Amino acid sequence: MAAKRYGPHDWIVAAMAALAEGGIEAVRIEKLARRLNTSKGSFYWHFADRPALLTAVLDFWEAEGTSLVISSADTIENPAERMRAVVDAALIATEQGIDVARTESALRAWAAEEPVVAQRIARVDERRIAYLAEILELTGYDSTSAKRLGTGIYFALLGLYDVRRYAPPLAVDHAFHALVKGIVTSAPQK
Amino acid sequence: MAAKRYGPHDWIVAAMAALAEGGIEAVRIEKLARRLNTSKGSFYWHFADRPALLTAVLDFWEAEGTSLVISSADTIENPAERMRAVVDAALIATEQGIDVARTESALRAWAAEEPVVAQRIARVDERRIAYLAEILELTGYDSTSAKRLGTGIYFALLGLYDVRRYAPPLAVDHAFHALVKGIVTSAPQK
DNA sequence: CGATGTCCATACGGGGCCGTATGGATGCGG
DNA sequence: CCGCATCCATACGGCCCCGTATGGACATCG
Repeated sequence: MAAKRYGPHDWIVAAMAALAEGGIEAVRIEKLARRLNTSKGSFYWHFADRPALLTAVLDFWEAEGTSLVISSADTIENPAERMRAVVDAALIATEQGIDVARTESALRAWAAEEPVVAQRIARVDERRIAYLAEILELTGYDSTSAKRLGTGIYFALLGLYDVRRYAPPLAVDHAFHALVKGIVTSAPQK
Repeated sequence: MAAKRYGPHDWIVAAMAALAEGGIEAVRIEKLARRLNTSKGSFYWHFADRPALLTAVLDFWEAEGTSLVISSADTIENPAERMRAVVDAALIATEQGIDVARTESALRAWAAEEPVVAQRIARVDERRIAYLAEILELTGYDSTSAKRLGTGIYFALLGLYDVRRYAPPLAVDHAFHALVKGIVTSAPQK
């Protein structure tokens, strides 16, 4: 059967796909090997063990998925439009063939059981929240309110990601947009 | 050793605890038996198999956890105060000794992999969202906006539950309160 | 007291997965 | 052609869990 050749990157991508589909519990070496039409021997050549793969997955996600959303809207001056761009970017369905919402959601379910994972995800969350707060400050909120509302908006995004996984009909983007728009437009005039 | 006696309810409670702690994957019959200091023989006397237990867990959650939040605030007239009461109720840490946030969050991670579970949870979500929308309508929003904002607030609640599980310091209730307050106070005057 | 029903402990076979050991295949420099 | 390194397939032992089979403890009742 052709027996293609696979490097570490292929295993990571396959693991990301499995993670998005079935959570971290679905990332099984023998399962991935079957899906890639290869064998465990290949895997254990490239990785020490399963934790090594999972760490690589986290690295990959942190490198690929973090900067994109933030950097894409950095050129927009008007804070309301900039917020809109960030929100739109966060709501896109897939990124490099990977389902963003399912990945983010599965990642956090994983984090609930692995403190090391929790720490790394929390760091990313902090950066994202800070970025949202930064934009909100530009719309007129004071620092404290901006931080709180940015956090609240981020909560809503994570919740939306969750619901998208198990009940897509309920996960209407419009609800999230309405929430953000309400926050932005009712900012105090400075 | 004593070798206590256990009925189905004890197994369900133990399963709920395990679910909150380690997700649905942590609900293992032999694990629960060890924790209860009994054996699988007891379990398989009361339940047909593992799916039967999980179904019973869902039934238990739906019966216990759903009505409480909603019915507690039904007597309050003022919509803003009523919303506040509902939010406060949703943010309490534990309920009957069970960690609400962890349970809700774990339940949704489970739902992502089990369509049957997803359906049942989605039904509960719909009821809760409708209730939030109902209150928002009383504050002056039109039906459409109320539905959207209610959904958005519910997303934020779910996100808060998630973050509570893996990064408690980031899961500040104040952020959620600020979000809701902002929505309520900026309602159109009718 | 014997019979019957309830409830539980233990042993067993089976499956899925992990990580290792080992040998084969392939390519490349000498 | 030979030696060596890279990469992969397969087999194995071990662990954990499932569900079943079987027998024992205990109470109740005729």
